[in-house]
Amino acid sequence: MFDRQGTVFADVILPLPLQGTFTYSIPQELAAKAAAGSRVLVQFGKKKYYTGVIASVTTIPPEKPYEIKEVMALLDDYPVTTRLQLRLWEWISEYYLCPIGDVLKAALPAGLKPESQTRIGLNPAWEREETNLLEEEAALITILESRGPMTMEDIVAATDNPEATLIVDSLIEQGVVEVAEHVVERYRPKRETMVRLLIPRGDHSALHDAMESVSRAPRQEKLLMAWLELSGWMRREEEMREVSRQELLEKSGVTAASLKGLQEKGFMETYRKVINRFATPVSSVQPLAPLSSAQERALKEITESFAEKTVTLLHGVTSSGKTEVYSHLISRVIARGESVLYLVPEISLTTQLTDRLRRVFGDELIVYHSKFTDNERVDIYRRILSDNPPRLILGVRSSVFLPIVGLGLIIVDEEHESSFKQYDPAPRYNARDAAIMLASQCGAKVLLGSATPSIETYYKATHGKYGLVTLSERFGEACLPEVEIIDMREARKKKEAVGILSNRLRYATAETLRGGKQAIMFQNRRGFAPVVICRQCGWTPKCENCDVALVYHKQSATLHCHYCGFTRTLPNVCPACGVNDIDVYGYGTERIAEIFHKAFDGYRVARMDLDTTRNKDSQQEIIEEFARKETDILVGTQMVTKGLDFAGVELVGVLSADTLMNFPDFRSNERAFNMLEQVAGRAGRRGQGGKVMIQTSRPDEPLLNFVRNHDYLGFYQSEIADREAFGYPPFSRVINIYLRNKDSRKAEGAARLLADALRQTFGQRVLGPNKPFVSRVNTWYLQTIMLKIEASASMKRVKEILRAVYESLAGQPEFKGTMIHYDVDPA
DNA sequence: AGCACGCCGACT
DNA sequence: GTCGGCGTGCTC
Repeated sequence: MFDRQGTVFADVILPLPLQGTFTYSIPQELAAKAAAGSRVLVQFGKKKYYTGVIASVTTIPPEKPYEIKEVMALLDDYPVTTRLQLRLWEWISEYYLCPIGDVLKAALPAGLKPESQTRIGLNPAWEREETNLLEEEAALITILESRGPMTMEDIVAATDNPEATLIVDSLIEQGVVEVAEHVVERYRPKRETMVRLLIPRGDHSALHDAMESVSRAPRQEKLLMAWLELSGWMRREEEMREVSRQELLEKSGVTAASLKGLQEKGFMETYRKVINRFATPVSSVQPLAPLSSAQERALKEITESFAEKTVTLLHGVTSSGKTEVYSHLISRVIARGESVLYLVPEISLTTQLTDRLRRVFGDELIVYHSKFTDNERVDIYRRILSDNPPRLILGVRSSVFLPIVGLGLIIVDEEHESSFKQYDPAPRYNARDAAIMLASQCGAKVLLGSATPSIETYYKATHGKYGLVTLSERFGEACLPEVEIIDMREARKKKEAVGILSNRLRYATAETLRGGKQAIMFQNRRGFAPVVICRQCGWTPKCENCDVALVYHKQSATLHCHYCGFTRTLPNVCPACGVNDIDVYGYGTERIAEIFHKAFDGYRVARMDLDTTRNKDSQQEIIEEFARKETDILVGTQMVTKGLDFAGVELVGVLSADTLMNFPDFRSNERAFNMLEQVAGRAGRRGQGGKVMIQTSRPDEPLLNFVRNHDYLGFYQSEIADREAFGYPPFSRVINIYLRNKDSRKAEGAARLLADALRQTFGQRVLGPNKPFVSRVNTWYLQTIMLKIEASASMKRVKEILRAVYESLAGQPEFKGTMIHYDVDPA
């Protein structure tokens, strides 16, 4: 053991699902620079290298007498994450019961987390003549000679031999090849080819000669002129600017061949330059739009509320112009020199919103979402860390992890949205609640915005924990759409429906289209038909990996599992009885789109769901086409319910509200109400006369009555009474415990064991174990246990007990092979 | 998460 | 008798 006296140690967080940090020693020459929040390259285990983040630096040697490895490299001169962020990571790890390494994985863009890779390369000491090689071995050597060290996957691909491992093993044995770890840097800055003139500025005679010599090559001349123009070479009083090859060719309108010519004549040369991905020209910034008196009042109330409370809820009905209020608030915070984090659900991050904010905040705005490439995310991250960071960060869930300095305000728009809660993979955190924690740790304020606040939030806002500001007036001429509930049982009885489409909805659609207006149809299920069945024997296709029936997708003529992605073709004859009588039932968006397409000949129908928005820009394209009125009817899943703001939409149809109201958990009502209210809000956003039609076979559900009257408060009161009666949030906190095992009986056994052990301490607060709705996913059998803890109890204590109980069971044979995870405050 | 170390079946 | 299957436990 080496002398630990006087050495500096770093507790390092590694991007692995492991509890706690790992202590490394810091070499003397790095000790001065090493700081919490900086990245280090460390070896972990026998071979792998990882990028970790220093959680803390200390001179106190660790107590445990394990061997301490040295940090191999310090990757940052300045920390990439702030102290505030590290505290948030720790909070998330504790509160959501997950390893801090998982938090690190979510917090840093992949480009900042290089990992080592095992590569196989030729051993330089090996001499070819002496060995007697097999044909395949010689072939692999040839490949390695030409391509250099390769990963095992690359070798398998290059040799087209899944058994290539065996060849490699044999070559290692013979000393022909060797195995080494390479650290791969994932981040690549963006580069561009630039063009410069090889004549010093001001040397007009040299320029004259050059012009002379291209006078017979008009294209080269054009190019030269364009370069002079773009660079400002001639305008002495101006600073010269660099010219990219692309803009030069565009400006001059000639091809690269002419540039080649000038290069060959020695007048020009090209070079590569790292460029900023955000070199968007400064758009002309417009002043803020004036507020209505109602908005003005809300703004004033929010400011007053912030004087007392960290968190304030802005309860604003759809179309009340919450975004305008946010903008005014943001501009005040920026004027104070502080930053704003503006969180939105993924789906509402449309250009509609970004354009609006860009017009007002120009370059102060930066956007962060999951469709950016990894390199782009690193650039955004670095820009936020820079000396001159943008002050308004508009982003999705994971933006709470951005290293923002001087945070003054966090806005969480659509705070009720369940997509703020991450479910898979860990960390299973709620970005809204993490944002509140973050703000309270740094003295920033939080504004939660929603037309249909979550029950928990509204409860806190009406019981003094949060401030509450209400904006009940729709902005401009907008008025709330009229909602009609269509009783499908009766419609079918009276033959006033064909399949899923009632005559009422059909006529209303026809009328809307005749009036040159648009319609949105909502169906919360993708694919063509969710039920596939053999009419002879009742056979139904099931997923191989999950306990669910497969959904028929017509366009691809395949059956899909919506849980694991498994697909198979639709068989012509039933695999069970051999008869050709397979039929499909039920309605997904694909089928709804087809029905409307057939029913409204000559009108254009578009579909927006997960299947049609897989590519990077396809969602944007569908939205823009609809905005330009190139489509008349938009059929979609939840995606159509959020944040779309179209003047032309007169009618919104909900094909079936039944499936929304069927979920067997305590949030079912809340989810259904939110979704219906949101989708209804798409109708008549501007101008008057929006109409919403909800088809259902349960027209008497009280929930639908609240939707019909746009009665959030009524809904809240009925729901909060239920929650209190059954002890659900906000009167308790829920922790779901998930167990999984590849063997169904082992999963059940372990779950029973754990539930019983927990009941020793928690008694009636333990519910289950139960099989979840889908009891097998991706070949894992699932069991759940629900823990319902009084709101007043110490969560810290609860979590300590959970850990202790698990520790005491983990070693037992009944628990072998069972994986466990927690979902705290499930969405 | 990797990866190495360690105990039981189908092969030289 | 060995090669190798993946079960189990450790990684600063």
